Amino acid sequence: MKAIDLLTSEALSLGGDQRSERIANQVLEFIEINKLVPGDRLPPERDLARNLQVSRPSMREALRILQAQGRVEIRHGQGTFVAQPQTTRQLQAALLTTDVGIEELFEMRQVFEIPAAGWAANRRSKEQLRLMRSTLNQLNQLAQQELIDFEVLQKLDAEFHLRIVEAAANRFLNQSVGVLQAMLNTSMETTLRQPGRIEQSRHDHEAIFAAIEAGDAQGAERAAALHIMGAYHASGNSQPK
Amino acid sequence: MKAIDLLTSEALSLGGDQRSERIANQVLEFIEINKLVPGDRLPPERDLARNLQVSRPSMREALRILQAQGRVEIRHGQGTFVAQPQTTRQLQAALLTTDVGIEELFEMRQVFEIPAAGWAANRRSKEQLRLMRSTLNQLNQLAQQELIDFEVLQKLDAEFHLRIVEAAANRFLNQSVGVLQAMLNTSMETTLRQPGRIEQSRHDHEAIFAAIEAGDAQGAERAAALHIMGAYHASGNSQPK
DNA sequence: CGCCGCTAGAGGTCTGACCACTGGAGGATA
DNA sequence: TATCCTCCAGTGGTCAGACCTCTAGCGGCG
Repeated sequence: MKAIDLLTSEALSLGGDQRSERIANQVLEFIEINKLVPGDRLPPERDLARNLQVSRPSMREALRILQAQGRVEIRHGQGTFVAQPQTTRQLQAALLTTDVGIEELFEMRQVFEIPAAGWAANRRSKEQLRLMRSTLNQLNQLAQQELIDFEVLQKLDAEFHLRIVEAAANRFLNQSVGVLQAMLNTSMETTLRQPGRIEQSRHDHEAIFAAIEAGDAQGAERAAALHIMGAYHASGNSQPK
Repeated sequence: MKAIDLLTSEALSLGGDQRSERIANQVLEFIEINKLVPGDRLPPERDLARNLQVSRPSMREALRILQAQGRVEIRHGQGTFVAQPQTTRQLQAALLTTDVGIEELFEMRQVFEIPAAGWAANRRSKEQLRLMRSTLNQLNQLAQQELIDFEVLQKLDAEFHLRIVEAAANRFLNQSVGVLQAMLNTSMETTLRQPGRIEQSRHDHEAIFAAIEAGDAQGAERAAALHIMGAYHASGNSQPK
């Protein structure tokens, strides 16, 4: 969990030391406060700049940042508009500029998590087993509810896998998986929304846990491999390369 | 003057429809052409603007875009610098607070490089094979000399393994191995000083290359596994956990 | 020898002006 | 009356030049 916290705090980085970033955040606040929805037009640059008591060039730099982040859309001669939230298209574009594709990320899950499951089977402590069991129980409980909070579900799912990696007792692995999960977490949620995927996932998790609990390294690796391949298929892709 | 510039820029209309985006791409080209690597400093804003024949505000908007994309880092009073790729930055930030043991690093070499060898066997291009062969030849030549420059030797050794990872065509893997090698490079040199280790390493490398060249994924993985285990022993440790 | 202030050079910001694009208002025309 | 065209107000796009602020390194001074 630590790795992810590091990432988010760095990614969000609110009170930037740079004027233009601060302005960008203030513009986002403006959008929040005035309840602007995607498609709405923002006030003209000149007005925004005057209201926030900055010059127009500074405001323009801030808007460029927001544009680069996909938060606003700037149309010459028309105005600045609140952009659509991350649609699938933009998500893929983001992954492109983040310079890694979805198949590559799943390949890396295989690379990381299969050995991690094996090591965890050999090295896990009683306390770590208890934590895994606890996360699994929460996961099961959540899955039985009528209205499922997919955000929480995905967070717990990630937590379970991180607990396995922690039990593998390799800090480089631990940190790497943290970064990987942060990059994957957007696609994970959509994956879990697939009908039947939650039940399948639950079954996979139990199998992995059972093998780790029994100290069966080979079994844990096999179960982890099956789980990742299933998730990859469910995310709308065919066989990994 | 101005009219001509307008015409040409409109006629060519290379990058995006927005000036600042076009400038941003030109700055990226500049980085490419001058072979600037992460950490290098870009020319001052004023010079960049003059060279690309745009005003400083426009250049600054372009730099803000690149900053928002994480391609450059701007430091007040110092200059603008080429940034580390996102993945590398995140990994390094995550690892900075952790100190990782040598066994853990070798475990990670197994995790990374065994699958990498397998994928490389399936995906390698002719050009990539040629580069690997070239690196191997340099390595062999160096090994025959009387007085061996171990620093160069280690650099070439690392280069060979990086070429394999490149051929595996997974950018996350690529970044991860880059970070891993940076952490390993101190221990690598001492390893290669072990009597007979150079010859053994040479033999291993040839085996790995032969398998990749033949497209034999299983053979490549087996050879890579043997090589890493041998290096681990030579570095003064017993069996990996 | 070490501390401290000065300075060059880098990014940060501002002002005010003008250019370029878009869409619609309003007149000219069929 | 209906349609087309022209013009224009409003918006983003760009520019030039000036001045501020921060950082690092070079000296001078104690």
